[in-house]
Amino acid sequence: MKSLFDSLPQEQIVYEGFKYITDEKDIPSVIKELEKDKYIYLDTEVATKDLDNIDVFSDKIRLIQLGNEEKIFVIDAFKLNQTIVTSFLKDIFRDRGVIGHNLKFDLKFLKTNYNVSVDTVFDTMIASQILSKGSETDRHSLKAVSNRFAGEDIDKKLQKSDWTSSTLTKDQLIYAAEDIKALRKIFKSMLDRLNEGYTLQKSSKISQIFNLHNPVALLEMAFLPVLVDIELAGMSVNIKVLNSLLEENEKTFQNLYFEFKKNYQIDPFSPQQVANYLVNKLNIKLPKTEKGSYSSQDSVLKNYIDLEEVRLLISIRTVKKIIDKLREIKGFVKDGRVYGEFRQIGASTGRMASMRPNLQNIPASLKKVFQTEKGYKFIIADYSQIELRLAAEYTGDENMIKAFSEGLDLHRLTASVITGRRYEDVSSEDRKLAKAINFGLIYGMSPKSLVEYAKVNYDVEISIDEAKEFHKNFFEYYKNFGQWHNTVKSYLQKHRNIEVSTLLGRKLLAYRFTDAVNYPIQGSGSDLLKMAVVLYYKNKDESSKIVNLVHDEIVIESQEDSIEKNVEILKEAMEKAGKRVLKKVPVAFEVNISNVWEK
DNA sequence: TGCACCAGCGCC
DNA sequence: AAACGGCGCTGATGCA
Repeated sequence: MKSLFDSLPQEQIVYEGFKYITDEKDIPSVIKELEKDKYIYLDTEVATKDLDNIDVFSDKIRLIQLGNEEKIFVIDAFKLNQTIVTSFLKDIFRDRGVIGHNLKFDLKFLKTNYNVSVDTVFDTMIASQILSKGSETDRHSLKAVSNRFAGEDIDKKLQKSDWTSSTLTKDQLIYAAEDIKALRKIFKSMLDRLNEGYTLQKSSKISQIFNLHNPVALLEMAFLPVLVDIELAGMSVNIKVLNSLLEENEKTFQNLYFEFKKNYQIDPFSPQQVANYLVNKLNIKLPKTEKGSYSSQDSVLKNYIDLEEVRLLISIRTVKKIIDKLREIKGFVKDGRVYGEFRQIGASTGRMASMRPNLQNIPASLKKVFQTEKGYKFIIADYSQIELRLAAEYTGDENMIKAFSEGLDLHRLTASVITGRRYEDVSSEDRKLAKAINFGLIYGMSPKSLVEYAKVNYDVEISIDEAKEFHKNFFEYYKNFGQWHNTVKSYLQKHRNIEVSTLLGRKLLAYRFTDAVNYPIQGSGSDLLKMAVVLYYKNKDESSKIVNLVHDEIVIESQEDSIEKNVEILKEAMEKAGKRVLKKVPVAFEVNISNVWEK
């Protein structure tokens, strides 16, 4: 049966609740309506044939849904003059906030399609993640968030419908408008919950426009547009270096693999086969994993390095890892750059996650693949010993704070504390061990694990009794750490979880002791880095782009002739962020300039 | 054939 | 009682 809708030309349709805009002459009335408020609800639909392979540089926005508390406009970009849409968007977003769900997606397309930037946002997905306190079970899709915060179910069946066809269906247009309605309800319910316990903060543009006062939310919302630019900037790759490394390693792999297969009839990449071979053929005792299977990881195999097959095995794996990583990078190169993606809150602690390709786990040996083009240089900055500084601040441990304040080498100090030697007499071996201890013990590592950890990661062999002794000495000297651990332990004996908080106030729920002592430190680190990046972004000019972030490291690509200026802006930002997060401990960082991503 | 899960390993 | 945590990518494995 033909409905009234289907018999009318779409241009004439005005629905209850929204207006479908297909004619430039309607734009002024849209502007007039939207100008009434400080913020606009936004969503977009992108015309793509393959949503799994959506391309921000070539795919086009089909619909732009805009709304305030009263009206909703569904703007059909395919039916309007692009120049007019561009100036319309620039106009309407100037001095106005935008509310949306997963806005990184929409903002990237607005930037590539119309060169429009938005700097004041409230993202309901990010807000949901903050309010979930790191829950791993909470989902953060618009549908899930709408259910949780507005108590309303929304139908996403048309999300993957055909947004390329010249005539969209009535259902598609309704679907597009419904998202805006959902956003209105979600936003209101979130705002109250985010502001709980917070009074008016410094009056930033974001806090004024959205009436938002939660410092973590303010930070994340300020960070979002920065992340948009980071993803669109990409990272410059020297494809020649990449290819020659790949070729070289593939050759090595062929030889090693041939050699191995010739002599041993097992798959070197099957942990099971490798373990069975070692256990049954060579009578080697292997430790077991949690699930009960034998472990064949390199750190275990290294004990049998005198065996030819073990030596070969380790080499094969090492080379294969390098090849995998090179292929991963190469698979994403477009015109000499990789445009990696990030999850803004990728870990429950607030850390980001990087993917396609993962730019946060590039082996040190492959960083040289990333090189700037002529006329540009990388500014590579990283905070020094940041987690230890954050831990000192967090626990308020006087000995550790004093050490940092006096500019002592903390690893050396710990070495002297645990071995009983004088600070001046600490050997480099002692210091290496102390490094393992500092990183392990503050996060609740047991003496038993410390033995293994020191061996695997720092190449230091200690006995279990020594580990126990060091453990004892450590917690006797850094008293607050012991107290902190004990408090958390006894709390968790009475309750099934504990709410912990980062130095900026990011709330996280921990169910295990080790999580409870890890999360606030790791989370504070992510607060700090994001804050430094936001401050840099605020003061930088067009001559530099932030191109990568790796938890405590910032990589910037700068025009050569403004390097010095940008280094200064960056240093100020890192210092300022450091002072905001760390009140009792000084912050320290290194800054290097290079045409290669190396330290 | 595809999916879920795990082990292993790179980075912080 | 004992416990360091976080991530993504690859390939083997087992099951449908």
